[in-house]
Amino acid sequence: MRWSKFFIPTLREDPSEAEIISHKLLLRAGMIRKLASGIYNFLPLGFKALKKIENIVREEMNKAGALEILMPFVQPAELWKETGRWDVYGKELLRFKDRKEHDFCLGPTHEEVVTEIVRKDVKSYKELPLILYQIAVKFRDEMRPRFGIMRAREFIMKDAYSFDADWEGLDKSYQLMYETYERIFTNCGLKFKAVEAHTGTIGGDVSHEFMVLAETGEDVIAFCEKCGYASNIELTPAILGEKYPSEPEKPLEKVYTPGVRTAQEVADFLGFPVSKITKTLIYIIDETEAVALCLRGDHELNEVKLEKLFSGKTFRMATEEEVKKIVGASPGFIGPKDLKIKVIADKALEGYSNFVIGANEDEYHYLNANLGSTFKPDLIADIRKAKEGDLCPKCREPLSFTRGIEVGHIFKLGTKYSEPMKAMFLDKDGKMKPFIMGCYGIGVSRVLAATIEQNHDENGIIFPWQIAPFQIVIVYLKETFKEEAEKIYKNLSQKWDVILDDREERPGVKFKDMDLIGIPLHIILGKRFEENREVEVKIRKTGERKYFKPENLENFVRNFENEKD
RNA sequence: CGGGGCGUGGCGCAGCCUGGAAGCGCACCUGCCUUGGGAGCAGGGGGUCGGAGGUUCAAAUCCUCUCGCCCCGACCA
Repeated sequence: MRWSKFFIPTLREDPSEAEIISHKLLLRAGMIRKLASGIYNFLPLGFKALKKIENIVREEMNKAGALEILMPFVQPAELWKETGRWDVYGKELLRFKDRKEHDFCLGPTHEEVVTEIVRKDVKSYKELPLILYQIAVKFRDEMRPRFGIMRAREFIMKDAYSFDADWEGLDKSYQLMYETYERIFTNCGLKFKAVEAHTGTIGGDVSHEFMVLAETGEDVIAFCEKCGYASNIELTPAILGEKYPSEPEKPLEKVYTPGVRTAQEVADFLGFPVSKITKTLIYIIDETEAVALCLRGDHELNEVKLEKLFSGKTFRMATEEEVKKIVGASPGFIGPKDLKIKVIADKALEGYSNFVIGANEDEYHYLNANLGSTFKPDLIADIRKAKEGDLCPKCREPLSFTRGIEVGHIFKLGTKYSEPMKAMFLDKDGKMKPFIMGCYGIGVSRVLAATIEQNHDENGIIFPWQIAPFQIVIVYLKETFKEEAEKIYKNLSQKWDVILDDREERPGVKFKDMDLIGIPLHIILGKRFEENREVEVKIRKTGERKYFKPENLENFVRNFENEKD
């Protein structure tokens, strides 16, 4: 490709709409443009990168024996009503009516449709296992789209669905997909981690997320360097690493604490470490029952754990007015002593002595509260987020933490969709059975954003070789070098994605642009070429410069490609 | 949905408080010049100031409504 014939509208300045680095760079590199909130155009360069990712995904899925299909973007409401998701999916599902007033939606995911395909035409265990997948546009009407294509409303996703005759089959399909995902993200040149995850609205009980490691990731991952355990912090069991010293219980003492509300404020006011303070949160369950949740001041509540605890019931934090009505004191002065509602204490309070609690009276706290003698919780449970210092649930070594961007998520669904949709096959034993399903997603457009989030510097994007829209750029600094540049271009283009910068621009502009759009190898015909016919090769990632005779270039690139990791 | 902010040429912004001829930088076009890190000079084109209504002799500026976008929160592959 010749740069002059391509379309790369680069921007010199950061667009004001962008906050995170990948969003800024995607815009500045002329890869995407916004059409509406959470809805983007992919320009040629962005589209090319997207296709590279798609092709890696496609290749590995095909190798795993999955079959590519294409399902409709628009889906009839009837299918969603069969599984009940028409009512539970919420506003993320964009619904509309056609001219005949029939209900439809834009597909945010395709479990219903794919199950419909299979129930119509797969009749026998002999046709199983079957894995179908597509790479297609999805629409989720996010309440707050953000970060460009990282969390867009319309996005590209690879979604795959497995159908097995039994649970052992599902385990195999799941494992196959797990390994396929590892290969896909490795082939994309990404640093990532697979972690145990929360299943959310898709359902099922086992799931793993694939996280691209990046400082700016929205998710926190807890992992163990010793045994390899890794999970999304939403799920990580919190196992306290510190041992509480056994100290004699001191007498309960009421203290005046005017105007101090947060655990930190109370700690500062009383001169205790914040871990000695406990906070009590009031939650409303199913809009009928109130419970008090009691945690150490330096610990954070984990609502995903509450979901499990309250098994499917809805819950929310009580409003300030509700708290006053239920407890008789304002938030900030609530404690577990003498409450008429159920009290759930976090596990970390076990064995802890002489801590501070709210007095359930404005402007007062108690010192030296103790589990048992001061109050008896109705339940002690793990309801907090794991944090630095906690131990690995598998091997009890200290956990490490890092941030990640979720780019893939795999689930064991079981019969969650096949049962309500009556998707059955005839098994060996002559009985009709529902398919045992799994589903496997990759956010293809998000992978592009995550890649940039993980691979950039102050000058722009640094694309991994495998998904770089162009792998090599050739630039000549004098018109007289053009002929040789063309020759090199023709030669290297046969094997790699090469762009020849033939624009009538000053060198500075060209250098800035090629750094910005992240091409891994820069081939420069300049001073050295004038002097002794050597071309300069700059490696974008390291800034390293090497010099070759043109005839040795191909060899160098081949070696570079093989060593790139 | 709650809170905050912003809509002025393609991009980034000033002007608004205190009403009085729509500006700046970059980009774009022409010419000269320059050519290893987003050059310089000269000339030029391009804007219903998000939209509607109102106040006023006069509105980008003040008032009301409305639309869009961004950030924080709740939520989520």
